[in-house]
Formats: sequence, C-alpha cells, structure tokens
Amino acid sequence: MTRATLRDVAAHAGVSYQTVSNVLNDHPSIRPTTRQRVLDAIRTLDYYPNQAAKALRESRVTTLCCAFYGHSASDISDPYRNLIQSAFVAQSNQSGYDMTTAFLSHGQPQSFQTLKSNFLQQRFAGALVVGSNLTSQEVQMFRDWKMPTVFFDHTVPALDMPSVTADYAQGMVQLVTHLAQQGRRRLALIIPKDDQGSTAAARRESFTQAAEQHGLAHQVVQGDWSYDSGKAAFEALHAGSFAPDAVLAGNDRMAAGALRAAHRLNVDVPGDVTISGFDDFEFALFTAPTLTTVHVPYGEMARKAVELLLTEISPGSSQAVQLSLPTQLIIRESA
Amino acid sequence: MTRATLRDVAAHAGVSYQTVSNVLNDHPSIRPTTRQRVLDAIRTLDYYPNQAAKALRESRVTTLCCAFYGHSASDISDPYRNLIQSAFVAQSNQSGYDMTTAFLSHGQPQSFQTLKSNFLQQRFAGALVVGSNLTSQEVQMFRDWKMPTVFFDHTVPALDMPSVTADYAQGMVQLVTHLAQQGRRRLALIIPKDDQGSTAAARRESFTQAAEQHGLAHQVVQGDWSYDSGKAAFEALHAGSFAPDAVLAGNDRMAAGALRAAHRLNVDVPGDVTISGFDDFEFALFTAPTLTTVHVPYGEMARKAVELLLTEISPGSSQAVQLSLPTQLIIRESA
DNA sequence: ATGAAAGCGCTAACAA
DNA sequence: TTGTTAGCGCTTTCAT
Repeated sequence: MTRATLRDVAAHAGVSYQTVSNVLNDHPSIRPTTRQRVLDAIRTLDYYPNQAAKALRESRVTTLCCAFYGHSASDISDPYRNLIQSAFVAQSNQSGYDMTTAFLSHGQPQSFQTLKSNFLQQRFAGALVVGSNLTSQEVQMFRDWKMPTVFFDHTVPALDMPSVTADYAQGMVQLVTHLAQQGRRRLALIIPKDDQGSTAAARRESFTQAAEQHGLAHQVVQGDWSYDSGKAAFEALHAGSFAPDAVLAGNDRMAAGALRAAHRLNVDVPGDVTISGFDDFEFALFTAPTLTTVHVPYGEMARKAVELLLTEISPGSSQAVQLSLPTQLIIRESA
Repeated sequence: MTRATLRDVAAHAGVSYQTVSNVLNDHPSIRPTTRQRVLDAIRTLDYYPNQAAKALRESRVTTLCCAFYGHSASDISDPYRNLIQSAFVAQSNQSGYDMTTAFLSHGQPQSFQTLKSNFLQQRFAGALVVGSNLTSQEVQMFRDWKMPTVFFDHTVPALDMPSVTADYAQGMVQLVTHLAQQGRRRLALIIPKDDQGSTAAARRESFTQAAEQHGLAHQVVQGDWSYDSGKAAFEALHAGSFAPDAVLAGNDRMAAGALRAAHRLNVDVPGDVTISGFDDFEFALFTAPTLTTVHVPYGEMARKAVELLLTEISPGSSQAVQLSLPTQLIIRESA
C-alpha cells in the first residue's frame, strides 16, 4: 500500500486537489462544509504532505546545521560540544526547525567543501559555526557562499558577520580580582597558545592584563582543553620554578585534570594553591573540592544564536549583530 | 543571481540536460569528451544538485532521527543524552546520513504524533528511539507506523523489534561480587523505581539476585538519575537504620551526588562505605575519590544501532536483531 | 551515445 | 468559492 497524496485526498473528498492544498495552507474563501469534508478525508486517509515536494516547490528548508570547528566527531565525551549541541537542538526544535551537525577541521578543506555542498544542495537553511580559531580566510568563505551564518564563540570584528560570544574578559577580571583579594600573588593560567581572535586569546589576554593591574606575578602554560593536558600542565608547574599559589585553567575540563594532579602530588587545594575553571559545566559540582569557575551562559548564548540565525534567514534580513553576553564568577571551594 | 540548475549546465556544455543527469549518476555509455565538457560546465557554474528535487523524485531521504524518550530537551547538561546523541551523529555522518533530534514524553501523545508526522512527511528515513521505559503500547505504535526503528537501551522481547542494549546484569554481578570479595556485607542500590522492562529494572533485579546469591543484606532506595537525587538518597541512607557499607548508584551522575553527600557528612569513601556508579562517563575520573563504575559501551552501542537502522531501511531488510553488548567493571578508588 | 517526454507531490498564479 | 494550468529540479523510460 502506498502513501496517500493530495489527489487521493481530493478524490476521497470529491473536490479538486488544489482545494485540498488551499485547505492545508489556511487559504481564505473556502466554504466551511468543503473544508470539513477535506479535513475528514485527510484524517481517514491518514494523509501527510510530502516534505520534499513542498521544499522543492517553495525552495525553502526547515533545517539548520551546527558546524563544529576543531572538535573531533569521535570525542563523544567533549562536554563543550555536547552541551552546545543540545542547546541548539532544544532551541531550534522550539522554533520548528530541525538541526543537523557537521564537523569542520582546519587541516581538511574538504570538510568545508562538504558543508558548502550541503548548503547549496538545500539541505539546510543556515549554519551555526562553533569554533574559536577559524582563520579569517575561512570566515571569509562563509560570506562568499552567501550562507546565512552565525559564529558562536568566535568574534570576527573586521568582517562584521553575526556572532554570539561571552564577555570572557569580564569573567577573567572578576576571577583575578577575587584571587588577589584572597592574597594570591603568583598566578598561572593553563590555556591553548597559538590561536588568534579566539576565546582562548580573549581569556589569555585579559588574564595578563588583570594580573598586571593587580601587580601579580603571572605565567601562561599550555593546555589543549583536555583533562589530560590540565593534569600534565599542573604537574609541570609543580615541578617548575614559578611556584604559583593560584592555578587558573582555561576550562573546567582542564581544571578537573589539575585538581587530580594536585591530589596526586599531595598539594592542598585551596590551601597551598587555588585551582579554578572556566565554563561552569555540571561536573564542576562533582569535583572535590568543588570547582570555583566562571559561568558562561552557553544555554542563553545558544538561544540567541539560533534567534539571530533565523532572522538572518528570513527575507528582510537586517545587518549583522554581534552579541556578547555577561559571564559570572561562581565561587565554590577550590578558589 | 540565481542558482544554476541542470539545464543551465546543459546549455553551457551544449548538451541536453538529461545527459548532464547521466554524467552525475555515473551512467554508462557517455563519451569521455562529452563527460569532460559537462564536468567543466558543472565546475565553472558551481553547480550543485538540488536535494529536494532529488528526494522528491527518488522518494528517499538521507536523514535519520534520534528520539529521546523521557529526557527533557531543556536539560542540556544530561550526560547520557549528550553522549549518545554525539555518538549517533558521529556514526551516521560517517555513513553519509544527517541526524536530527526529537523528544518524546509519556505525558504528551502529541510528541509521538509529531514524530510520526515528520516521518510520514519524509523528513527522515528511520529513527533511533532512546528510552528505557516506553510502554508496550507506545512501542507498538512504532511498528504500526511501519517506521524503521531501532530501540536503544530498551529491549522489547515480546514484540521482537530491533534493539541495542547492554548486558547490565553481567556488570552488576561483577560489581556485587567485587564488593563481596572486599568484605562488604550490606549493600544499598540507588535507582528509579517504578518502570518495567527498563534498564533500571534490569540493574535493580540483577542487584537483588546477586546480593542474595552472595548472602548479603540489601536494600533499594529511590533516585531519579539526577545528581541531587543521588545526594539526597545517600543522606537518607546515612540517617536511616540500614547502615550500608556499600552504596551502589544506578548511574554515575547519582554516584557523584552520593560522593558529595558522603564528603559533607564526613563519611570516608571507600573506608566507611564504598560508592560506585554505572555508565563510566568521563567525569568518573573527575571525582575524588575517582569513581569505581560499570563501563557501558555506549559508543559501540550507538555504532551498532545506526548500523542496524540502516540495514532496516535498505530494501531487502531482514528480521529484527536484538543486540546486547558486554559491560565491564572499572575499578578505581571509590569501591 | 544522446535527446525527447513524462511525472514525483506540491503551490501559486489565473480563469471560471 | 472552486477548478485549470504551469512548473519547482530532478530521474527514468523510451526513441533516436
């Protein structure tokens, strides 16, 4: 048995199939009795309009895409990716859109080609690009494709493309001030190094500035956002000569690694050294001591990003909005 | 400027547009020179085939849907949902499929209607249904819709629908045996109560059996999978008369809550009481002490589930396969 | 080896 | 208020 089409419904209701279409699209000027007859036919035949035909005819799709840059598809535990993806899905579903996912990576121009291809094939209407160290050429590509795009966690001031990010500088200043007030004098930040215009850069730069403003000794050591790198970085600091009394991790995952290393090395936290994170993921409550961290409103950011994307997609699109949401220091036990 | 179509390419290459189609679909019997000419035209016009038209004509879509049952879209931190969703996305992308997400809930029959509607509208080709306490009527609905479906983490023996789950009983037996060998005599399990045929039921039942087999005192207390409920349950146990020397949480998230409660109450873990989880999420490494838990191979399960779904979708579909993958006890510090 | 014709299911003019 | 006509971009016979 094959699926019912418009014509089947029309035949069943004894009208022409365009009338059925009119009923479906709430067109005015349809006699209530006809309307009812059509509705009944739809119900008894269990008719559902074919989405592909509709999309073809209207040349519009109700799917969005979130593209993660620099995140491996196979790291299915990445809390950052997972949280953001879920937030996007929740928000776009609420707006009547589906959401698919793609992965971009710097090394693979083909990943960009695939995304472009999927867009031009009309598989999705616009993309949320999540990634903090896209090159400006890469950003430029999106504009060239004329693909509605919102950059997430990556500001691109020069190119004025729509973006949503958080005020990392503010959070970092709050954190450093808090540490200074506690009498901490020697601050070390664990964070990725060689990426510009990224959230890492924002966090790093404001760290340095804030530390200097407070007259504190400071050092930056490298991590790659992972638990293991946080652990390794703390061990390196412990073995090194700088001897920090406050270790700031660039994200919660590295902070968890640092905490573990401290525990292993019998370093008291926060007695001997404070350890703090950045993100405020749920597991910041799971560590012992619980993690002092900077809350980043990812949920809210995702909501805004989807909103921005949808206005960008809609016909009378305005100019590029660049949003930055406030962060907030969350003081728990570790700092 | 509008997007190039098949006819534009044909005009540019000086052939009929069906020839272009043939080139695109690797049809035999096309002269290499013509072929090359067409390929050039495609390249210079930056042509991409319209997906909607293709889907309409071929009546097939390359999108899958994962539907979460009993998981709130707004709990964007849920590690279970997040991990599984990511695993599905990773796997289906690798197979050339997109993946969208939907949410079902027991209270809302409309959520099921929406899913059905989306399927019949040909928005996706098949669904992965994640949820551990669907009623059998609900399961039956999927069969009635004739929608290719694989149930994840929910076995439905009576209805022989395809499913992928893990051998929770085995993991639980390993865990209880391990605890018994350590000399633990009084075991308490924190787990949701009133759901049948679910993973919770599987874990609960094998807990009781295993405890009795080892001649251990045992008790079950209620939790709802959340961090807070784990914390509350541990506090209740501490205040109660059963006085367990081993607390088993039904998942890692509740175990984290129990650990926190133990810490607050100055209960030594694992000295006074062991605490263990179930899942082996990444954050099981973040707790202090690190969490002894039962590893559930969600990544592998997701891979298999997508595989099963794709064979179910493909024309010559065979019968329903019900997979169960082995679990494994991971001994860390907490038990 | 290539071109012509038909039609997937729908919407949006227009005509009746 | 309803029916007629056309066509979205593509694949698939069937002729040539």
